[in-house]
Amino acid sequence: MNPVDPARDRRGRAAPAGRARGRPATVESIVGAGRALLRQGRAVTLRAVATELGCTAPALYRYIDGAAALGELLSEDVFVEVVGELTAAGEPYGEDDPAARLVAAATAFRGWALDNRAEFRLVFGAARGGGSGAEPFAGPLGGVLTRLVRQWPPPGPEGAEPDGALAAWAQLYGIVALEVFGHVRPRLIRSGALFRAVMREVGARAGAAGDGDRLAEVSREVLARRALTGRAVPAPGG
Amino acid sequence: MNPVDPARDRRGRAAPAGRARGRPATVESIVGAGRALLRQGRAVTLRAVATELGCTAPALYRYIDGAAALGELLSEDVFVEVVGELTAAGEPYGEDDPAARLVAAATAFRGWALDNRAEFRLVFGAARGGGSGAEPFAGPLGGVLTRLVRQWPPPGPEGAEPDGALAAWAQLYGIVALEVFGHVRPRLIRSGALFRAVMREVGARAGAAGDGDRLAEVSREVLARRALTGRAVPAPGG
DNA sequence: AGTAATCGTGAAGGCCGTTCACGGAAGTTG
DNA sequence: CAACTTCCGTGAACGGCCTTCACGATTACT
Repeated sequence: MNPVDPARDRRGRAAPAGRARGRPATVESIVGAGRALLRQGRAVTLRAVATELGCTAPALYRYIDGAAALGELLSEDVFVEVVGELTAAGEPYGEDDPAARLVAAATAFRGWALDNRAEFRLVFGAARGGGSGAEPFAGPLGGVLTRLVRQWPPPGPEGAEPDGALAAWAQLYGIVALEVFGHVRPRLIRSGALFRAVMREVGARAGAAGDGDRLAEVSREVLARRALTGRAVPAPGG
Repeated sequence: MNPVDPARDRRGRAAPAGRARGRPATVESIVGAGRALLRQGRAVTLRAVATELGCTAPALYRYIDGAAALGELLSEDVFVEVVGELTAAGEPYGEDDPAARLVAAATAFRGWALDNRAEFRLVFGAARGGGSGAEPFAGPLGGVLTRLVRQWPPPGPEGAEPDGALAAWAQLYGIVALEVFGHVRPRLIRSGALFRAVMREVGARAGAAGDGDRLAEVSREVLARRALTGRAVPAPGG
């Protein structure tokens, strides 16, 4: 609803076919430019996006419903990327090994968050409503964690209560958010001690108590794979 | 360092005594006006603060080093308030009952956060550095959680490893942040199910395993006391 | 060819933070 | 008292932000 319907005109008229074909691509290019700014740590403003695209800010209003809508689009874009990375990280480990899958996804989540702090803030930071009103846009998705759990269900022991999954992700979210937001000593982040402690508990929650060594190995593997794809994260095994 | 030293002039000269007396009060009034805006959910801008005080924005620069500095002052102000509330919440329970104290403080923390979302975001939201650059100011305190643990040490079983306290607070932070930031279904927040689940684990971590009923009672008591002081929070015991 | 729709532009308004020269008020000093 | 110094708030101004608007040029359809 927030992005302009690509098949229809502002006033509800059907858009001519020849023109409509080019439009969705432009919305994509706007989001792409926004992601590029995000990646470079630059401020994501309509002007900056427009400049990146070689036009002026008002032009974006033909495709996007303002800065808040751009925030939602970016947030959605980042979210599917995260889910993709979590899924990919868990895939090497069989469905018969839920603890390994969970640890792999959690490790990937932390690695991604530390590498893409601006994106993490956008999606997992403060959402709108009751805020100080100062934020230009803020994570709009209703219940990111709810959606995350739905799309990447960390398996419990067997048919563990569904809230168990949510609680596990909540614990993981807490530790990662603290690290990304800078609320714990940097030394603690670099050492990864806090994360490893949480990892042990989450592993235990997934029914792999006492299997710490194997899960630590899984975590290392995920980090090694991330490093291969050009990403880097301070090794927690230091 | 960030606020102008009240005893000294901008250029380092000693300020006349008669004048200096009025000045610290003015810095306080600025912070007070900022907190009022925060409380009302209005945007905390220099202009708004100045208007609240009956002057113009440039006037504030005589006392405050800009918007970022105001953010730091506000953050600090809120932080000591939180520590005070946590301490007060834990006080009724004796030092021989660490689990009760921890649960009481945690319940108070959640209640405060849900009642003062803007303040929570300011202090416990994204800190500066590597951000999208859009935020006018963001929690500046180095390691809020580190400081919180230092000032409000949740006691472990006996001499549990110090990281245990940090981990417990991290778990609590995660669940509260998820709720305040709107990343879980509102129904789940209202029911308090997630928080209660976390509370059980935190209680167990503090060495009171299997004592769930008593700790739930402690939680209820804290909420009742909060309600008496004019605050309200959706009762988790619904 | 003529008409209609699309789309980018510059100008403008309103908000923000910030800097600056100015002038009035208050204090200190002779 | 008078003269001087210091403080301190102001309005103007600059740049940046989001957003709206009328306009003109380009494009597509008939």
